Amino acid sequence: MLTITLPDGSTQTHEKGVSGLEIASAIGAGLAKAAVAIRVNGELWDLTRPIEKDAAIAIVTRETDEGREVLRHDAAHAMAEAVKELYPETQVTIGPAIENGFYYDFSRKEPFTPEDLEKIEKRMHEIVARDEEVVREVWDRKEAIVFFKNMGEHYKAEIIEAIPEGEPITLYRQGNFIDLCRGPHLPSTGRLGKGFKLMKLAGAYWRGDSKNEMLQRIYGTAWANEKELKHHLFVLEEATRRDHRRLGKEMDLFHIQEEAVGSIFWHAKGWTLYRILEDYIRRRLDRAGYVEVRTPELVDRSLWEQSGHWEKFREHMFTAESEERVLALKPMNCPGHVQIFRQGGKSYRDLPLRMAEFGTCHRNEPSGALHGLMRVRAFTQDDAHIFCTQDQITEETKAFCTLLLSVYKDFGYEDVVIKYADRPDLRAGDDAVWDAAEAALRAATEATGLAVSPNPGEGAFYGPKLEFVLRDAIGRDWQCGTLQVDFVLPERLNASYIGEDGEKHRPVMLHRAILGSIERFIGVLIEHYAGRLPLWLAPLQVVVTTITNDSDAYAKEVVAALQKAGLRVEADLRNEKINYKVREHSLAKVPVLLAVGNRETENRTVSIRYLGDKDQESLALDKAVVRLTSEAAAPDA
RNA sequence: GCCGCCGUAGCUCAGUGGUAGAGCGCACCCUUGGUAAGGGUGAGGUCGCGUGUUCGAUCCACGCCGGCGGCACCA
Repeated sequence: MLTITLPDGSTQTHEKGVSGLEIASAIGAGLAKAAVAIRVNGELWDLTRPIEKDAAIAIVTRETDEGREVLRHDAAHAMAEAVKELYPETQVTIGPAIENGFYYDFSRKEPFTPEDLEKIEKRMHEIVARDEEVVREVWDRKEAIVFFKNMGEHYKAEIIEAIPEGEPITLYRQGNFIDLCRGPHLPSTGRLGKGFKLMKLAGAYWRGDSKNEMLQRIYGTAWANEKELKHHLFVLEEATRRDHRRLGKEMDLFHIQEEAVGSIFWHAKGWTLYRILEDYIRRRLDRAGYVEVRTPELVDRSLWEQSGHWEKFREHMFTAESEERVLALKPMNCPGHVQIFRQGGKSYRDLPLRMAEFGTCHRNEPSGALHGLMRVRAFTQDDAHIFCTQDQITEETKAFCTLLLSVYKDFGYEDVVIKYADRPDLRAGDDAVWDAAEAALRAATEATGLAVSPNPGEGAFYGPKLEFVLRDAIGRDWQCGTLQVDFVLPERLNASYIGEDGEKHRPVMLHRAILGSIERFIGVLIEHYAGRLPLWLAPLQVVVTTITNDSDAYAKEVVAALQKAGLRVEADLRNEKINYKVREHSLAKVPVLLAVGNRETENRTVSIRYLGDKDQESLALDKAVVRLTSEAAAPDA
């Protein structure tokens, strides 16, 4: 007999060899039905696997994160089974559970078509209906390799060969389909249910290496039940609805065209938003003790050679030639800032020197990476470099984190994750320098008291960095801010200051940005707010519209009064019904609509309606001006 | 860059081996209407670019350019 300890600490006695499913049934039929796997002494097992020793267990049910992961993995297997039934010549490779679903990579000469996906999904539902038993088998590794090779499944054989000696080789069999898999899996395919859907088709390299064969990846989403699936599909629709490329067009903010791929044509409204952001950050930096500079965009190759960019960043740089010289468009502002630092002698009394620039950088991103405002080839950073002593790193890091979090809060982001990225493989500077830089950043980070998670190997080529990731309104993460400790560039570009001791010293450079790229940050903001920007950010804040043409003169007066108060306002005097105009301006996401008709004209009032509200309010014109001016103030004002 | 899909009016999209349509938008006319679409008339297209097949190509084939999704890359 075995003693089974449940998560609440209570114990049960069972026969030796009892299965998770049996234990769940003993507790209750509902639990047995919802069960998808069992945790045995911390390990995730199949429900059908016999338990031979006393154990602490927990039944994993489908409506939990772990349960969904098991379901997703089963969905991947069901898909592979369906594909093998429909297209037997296909080789299967790997098919893991991922966030929100699963994928499976297949090797097949013929490309799959969207119609194939429908067929495969239909077959998956049939496999669920068949309720095939899923059986776990432990195989000898050599036999398994031979077995898969004989089946023509060369990728599977390769995977087994890569499994470390000593680890058990487990295969799972369902119907006529057998797959190498760590498990666990459901007891039978019927438990998968109907909460899955195939989503899209994409290419993916074998083992993620672009030198290898391109496989065909089929993505699916899978959930505990149909209701969850529906909710997920709704969130996806929401993301589409918020897409900054669509909203950018609808709101007349910007466009991109093929003659300038990767660069933005900012329309008047978009540029207004851009300037609001830039002005805001400029104010924040001024107050935080930064100076602002401007450095050249086109710079001779020799400087990039000296900085190390020519060696480490060459493939991302655009070049031009003139009078036998090779020039490059700057991909970063840092070398330029060092040139300014080097002008005139610097003393320790000048440090920390915080040098900011809204510098336009060009990077030749691969065509496939371009994406609206989010990934472009020409962008402007809210960039700055803090030249300081090693002793000042901690204090500057703390001040920067405080500033950054305060800025994010002003934009409505409260949920910020910080990551610590250390030395990458491709880097400048020797290990001793990296040791020092990493230690300095780590100590400074600890001093801030903020929670930081590691991001190994993702540092910049010249130094380790902090990455600041904000979470938007529908739960997506965006990395915007960064702080990088650099001991390399000051050395390479020969920056120095005279210390208290009268000797020359190397300053440290802290590269830092809060918004990151202004273009990208605008994209993130648009999607976060679904286009309904807060009043202080809205390019057009107020539209004054007339009920009939009788009120045109008064409407113009209202516009003038608001403009005088510094509001961004337009008149809509068109001969259209008020319903029509309300609808149009609502769709255009104008935050405030002021309607004026005969009543308002006579009483010198306005009828005020906020975007999203159904009601309106009548207000004296002078009061409306005061109120809107105060509501439109930037949060740092 | 790689794989898949796509490219038709300003926008969203339908369609055909015999040079093309809808809705919205736009212009003009009627309507002056109190909070999410009032009515009429009209203008508007080198069907992404190139080559080929064909009597004839927007449609079929190939190449290129661009877009979308993913992979790889990445601030």
